[in-house]
Amino acid sequence: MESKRRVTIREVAERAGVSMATASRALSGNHPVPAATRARVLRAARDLDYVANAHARALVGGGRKMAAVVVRQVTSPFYAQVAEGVEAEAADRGWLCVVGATGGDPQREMEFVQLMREEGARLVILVGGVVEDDAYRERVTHYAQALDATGARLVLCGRPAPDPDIPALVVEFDNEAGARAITGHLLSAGHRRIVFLGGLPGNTALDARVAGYRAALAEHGLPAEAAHVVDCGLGRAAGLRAMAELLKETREFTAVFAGDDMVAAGALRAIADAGLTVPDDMSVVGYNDIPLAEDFNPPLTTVRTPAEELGRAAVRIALRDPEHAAGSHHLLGTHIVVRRSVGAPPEGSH
Amino acid sequence: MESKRRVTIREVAERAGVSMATASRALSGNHPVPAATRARVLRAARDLDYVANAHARALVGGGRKMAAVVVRQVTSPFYAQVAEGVEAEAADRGWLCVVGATGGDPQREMEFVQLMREEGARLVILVGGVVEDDAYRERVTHYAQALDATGARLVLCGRPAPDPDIPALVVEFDNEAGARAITGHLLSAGHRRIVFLGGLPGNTALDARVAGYRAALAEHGLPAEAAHVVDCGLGRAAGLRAMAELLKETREFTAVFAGDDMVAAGALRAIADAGLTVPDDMSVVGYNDIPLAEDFNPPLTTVRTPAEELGRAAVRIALRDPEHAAGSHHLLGTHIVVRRSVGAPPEGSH
DNA sequence: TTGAAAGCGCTAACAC
DNA sequence: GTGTTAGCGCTTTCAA
Repeated sequence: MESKRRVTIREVAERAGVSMATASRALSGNHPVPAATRARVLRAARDLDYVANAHARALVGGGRKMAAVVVRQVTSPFYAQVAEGVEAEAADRGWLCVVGATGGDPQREMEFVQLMREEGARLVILVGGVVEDDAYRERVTHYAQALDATGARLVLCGRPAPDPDIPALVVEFDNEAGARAITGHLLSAGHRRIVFLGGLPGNTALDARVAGYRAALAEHGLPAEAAHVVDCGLGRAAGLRAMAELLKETREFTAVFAGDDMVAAGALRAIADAGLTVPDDMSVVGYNDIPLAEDFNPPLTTVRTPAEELGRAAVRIALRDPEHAAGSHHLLGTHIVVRRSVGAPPEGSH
Repeated sequence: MESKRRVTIREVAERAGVSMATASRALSGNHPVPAATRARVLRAARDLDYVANAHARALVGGGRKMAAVVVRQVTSPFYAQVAEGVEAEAADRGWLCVVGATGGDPQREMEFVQLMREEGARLVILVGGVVEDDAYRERVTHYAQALDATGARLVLCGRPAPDPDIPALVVEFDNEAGARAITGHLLSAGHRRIVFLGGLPGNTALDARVAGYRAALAEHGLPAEAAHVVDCGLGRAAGLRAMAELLKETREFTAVFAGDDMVAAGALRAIADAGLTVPDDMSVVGYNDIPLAEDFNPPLTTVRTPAEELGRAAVRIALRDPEHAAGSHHLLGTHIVVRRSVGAPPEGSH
């Protein structure tokens, strides 16, 4: 058990026959040290398999920069991609990246942010839509101020800042525009009775998509009553269940706009189970263009939200010109990718 | 800029009118402190929004435990699930979990492990098959010894220990058994000419699947020449390309066993592009049962490897009975999930 | 160029 | 019970 101690710089210094200070300087290379001594120190470090103690280093100020991404779950393809983007951009800059999963629980989110404060993270990125209630506003305001008080940055990805004046930065997709565009795509194909499947009242991301959907309907001269949104929330299981129920109740629609691709996956399955075929009997579109959306049956027409780029942008923007960034709001564009899940409405459906 | 300093326990102590030691004791609660003083300290900490400095704490010994998972990429559904399992199990124990992505580059893997040593991770989990060459053996032996020297644990998930005596623990699925079972499933359906798509010679995970495939063939009395493995490696793109080429060359097979579900996704697409339908013209099976495998066209028959459980098991086993665990080898079971991508071989295919 | 020494924020002995 | 003190391993003045 004597051996369970890490090799310290003191041992390296002794072996190299120099002082700790010199060893430190040789190792970090930020201070001139004669090549010969330097080599001796490096050699000793290698022989001993020395690794610096990051905590000691952090304590004295020269610590490694750390970024944290917080998502609901890493197994969601969309969140995974965002996390990968953050990870990649952080790695490019030599930063360490920690990812935390909350399962959607505000409590766990708070604990994780707290933890990151303790660990001295310089950048905390919260990802994903939320219901924007008072509790949310209070929580985020607190995060922002606490983080800012120590010079750390907070970025909100796909969720709103409670107040434009708090020291946080938001980066998100233009959900309303994306939803408007894909609804327009359905409308252009001739559909008039389109249901939006996957509403989540209060959730900022979904509300924006619903708004875009309504706007597109209105632009095409449809009355407000033409909108039909089913608030089943997100996830494959929710989409499957809601779609199945809807098909039992009514067939008074020819297309479905799913809140995201996972909902679309569930809807597709429910439609097939009902003996209908897509797109002949029913058209379906999704949102996010996750990898594998093209492997659905049929390949899914959806709106592409470059998730990895969202992650990269979050760190890039936060780290560039920090003073100016605070309070700023960045909107990333999206576009439709057309595959095979949209067709003309079936004959006689009007 | 004066404000960019964190509040320390000294300030909390001053505000509560006690010494730092008392404040520390009240905060961590591991030492009896009168309720009244304790309350004053807690109050002061809350007023100041104090968070302990994890680095200082770690330095003095009482640091937070940290686990690290290292995967190729978080966007792979399989790896994401493993990471989620590790994260969940770590969180359950109050540990922090860091995930690192290497992109399959040994160099980045080494850097990341080094980093984790600096950060004082107590548990490092390396996930995914590898080609087991001398460089690999040397690398892993070094990780194991270095980690062990400080009492940290190394677990290898789905990759071999270079030597049973090194202080590392391996947890993996029984790839050979899984492959044998699903090949048997194809055989039972009447297929005799089955190609294995996605070999990666030297990769331990794939080699085991190929071995299981060959074993099943042999068990059914087929000659060794009946085996046909295409070494195209993993990933959807590889599967797509290899399958397309194969179909151009020959149709002398009625089923394909894809190295994993992503390869299967590519293969399915290539088969459809060639005007064939699954399973009428061709049967396809995959490996891993990723979420969404049931949304493929058609829903994929595959072998389920409980990935999240693999991640959880890795930390559970590593943390339980540590002395005994080192050097042990754990095999997790898998099973087939039957969906709709397997049928009888087409008429006259014999 | 190098060494001695101070100190980062915290906890754990060790007094009182 | 509570305060004082001594470090944890490192970097960085400050002298020499």
